[in-house]
Amino acid sequence: MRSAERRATLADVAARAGVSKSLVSLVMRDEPGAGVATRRRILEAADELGYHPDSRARLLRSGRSRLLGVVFGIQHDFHGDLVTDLYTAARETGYEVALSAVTPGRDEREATAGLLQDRCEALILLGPQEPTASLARLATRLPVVVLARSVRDPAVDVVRTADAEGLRQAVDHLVRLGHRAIVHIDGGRAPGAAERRRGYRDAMRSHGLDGYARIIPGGLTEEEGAAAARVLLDDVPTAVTVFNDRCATGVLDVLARHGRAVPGDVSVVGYDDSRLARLAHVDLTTVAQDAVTMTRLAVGRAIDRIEGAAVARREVVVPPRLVVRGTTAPPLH
Amino acid sequence: MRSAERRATLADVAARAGVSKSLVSLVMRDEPGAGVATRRRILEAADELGYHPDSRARLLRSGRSRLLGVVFGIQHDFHGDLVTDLYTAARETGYEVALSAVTPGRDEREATAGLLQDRCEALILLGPQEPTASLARLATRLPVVVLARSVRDPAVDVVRTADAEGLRQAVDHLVRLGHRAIVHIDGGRAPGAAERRRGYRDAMRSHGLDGYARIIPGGLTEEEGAAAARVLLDDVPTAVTVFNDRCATGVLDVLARHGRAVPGDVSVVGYDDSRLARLAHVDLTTVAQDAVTMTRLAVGRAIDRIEGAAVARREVVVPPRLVVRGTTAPPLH
DNA sequence: TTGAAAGCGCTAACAT
DNA sequence: ATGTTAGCGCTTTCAA
Repeated sequence: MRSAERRATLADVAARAGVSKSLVSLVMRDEPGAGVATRRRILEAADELGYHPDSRARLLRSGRSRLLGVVFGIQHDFHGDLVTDLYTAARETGYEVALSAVTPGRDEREATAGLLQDRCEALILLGPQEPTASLARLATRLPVVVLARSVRDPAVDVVRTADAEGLRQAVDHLVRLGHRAIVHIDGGRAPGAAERRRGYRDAMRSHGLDGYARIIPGGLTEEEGAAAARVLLDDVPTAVTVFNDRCATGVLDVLARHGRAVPGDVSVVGYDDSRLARLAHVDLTTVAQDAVTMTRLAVGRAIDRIEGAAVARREVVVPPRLVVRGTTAPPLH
Repeated sequence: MRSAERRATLADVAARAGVSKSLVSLVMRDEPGAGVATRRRILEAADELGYHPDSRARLLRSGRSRLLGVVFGIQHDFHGDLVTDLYTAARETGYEVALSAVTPGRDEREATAGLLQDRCEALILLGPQEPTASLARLATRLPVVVLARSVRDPAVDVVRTADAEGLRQAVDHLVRLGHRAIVHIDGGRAPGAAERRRGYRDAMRSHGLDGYARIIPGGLTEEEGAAAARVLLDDVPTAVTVFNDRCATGVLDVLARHGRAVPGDVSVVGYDDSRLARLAHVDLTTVAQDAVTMTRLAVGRAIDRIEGAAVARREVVVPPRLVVRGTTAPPLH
């Protein structure tokens, strides 16, 4: 039942209203420069024909797409949270979000290429794994804002959480509860992992707990969290800080299966405050990244670059905030 | 440090390679009709200039977008799996996937509207919640393929799993192991829930276990699974079939926390065979939806409709397959 | 206030 | 195998 007729074009409207295309163009864009009567006649004609401007042609001619390309990992819950907030942040800006997913069968290069082809005017990359050099090269072509990862290159903008500070807050919280044997399950080479490790080490040292500091190789998946937890079972600490919530989920699961009560026997702190952590039955104490602020900053920064506004700092660091929930408690002695 | 130079166009590549625009156009689209050497030279020139075709101009000229719009829920792991396979399925077809996410702040209507504005030629909707009437109306404007939900309307194509059959397989498996007290935690009003309930009831009946049949209200989130599991704790069956893997995860979690061993005390079967189920530490027995086949069919169907090919059946039902993993075992007596 | 004409970057039909 | 030409639907000079 699809209507077979061609869509109306600007020329059709012009013909029907008995004016030139330019006039119609003006009126459709609400620009001044057309007589009141003419304007009315044109709007009428457009309405009668059910005319809607073709945005592609419009963009082609004006040389702009008003598109913000977003590359995200479809497997990452926290990226889902960020995407959610990016849509919101872009809503009133006059720019639109174009999504491109990284999947097990589609790497970042491919995801990025698609967006480039759509002539996005800037790219927002969520925790990209590509080497700095690639990102820098990309940034020679269009503004690039990296979210939730640190990149030391003058060409790319960065909006990230003060990750070291986040781990410090986690450790402080645990120490305040009375913990000393606090382990960190890290994120390996994942974005942010190095800084979180550093934050953990510094915090332990500043509490005079160097002797207890212990880092277990983890990762960013449940899988890797579970494996790390199994290592832990031989020599259980009273508290664990984990690279992210997803990984912490794996840790919690293994602990539960081996009869270790959380937080009774072991306290656990995650990172991200992703959807996972907020689930009532998980109720994970975690370091919240301020997704709303970060995405707003990222969108704002991207647009500033597009429009050539002066930008003060390449890197914006957003403070994290510890969210205390049910997986932390004083150690039993 | 962004190079101030204009973005490379097809004409630039042509100039650099010393050939005409048409030749470049051919080569970029991988069409036959260019010599091997020329082709190489053109590709080189394109690479050196960092050339990417402008999809808007392409669309404008050819009157087509070759875009397949995909609407998915960013919170649903299984949708993530489907999106992954959709990219793969579309890879060699000459069509591209355009993603639009449903988030807590962005409903299906909005997600769909974005895709329409992008002039997608067909829509693939993953488990849409919109009423049939809305979907039917949409289908008057362009081909619509609904994935993983049943829709009884002659205007929309459907590719889905034989959900009743899936639950039958789950129950059969459990009965074969010796279970009788088998409970179903359902999906409420979620897509597929009604049919899975029916499959469960029929299977129980066919085994003469009507007396044991019991359905607990669940849902499609971990949250709802956890709540349902808590209800179960008062009167624990020996086995549970759950609406989907995500919900089953909540069930497993609550059982573990209350000291119920899986599969020792209770066997659990999920649905979807999503990433969650395959995690080594979860190792969930589940009913696999054949995502690869379903996505291939959905893409094929969408393209058939676009290109006006004859389509035999509106609805394609793909058989499910029980994947036995570690959460099911004979009951202890 | 209005219109004519020249493209934006590309593809397609038609040469050669 | 390669080049020429004419637009797609719109915006944007520039003239009238």
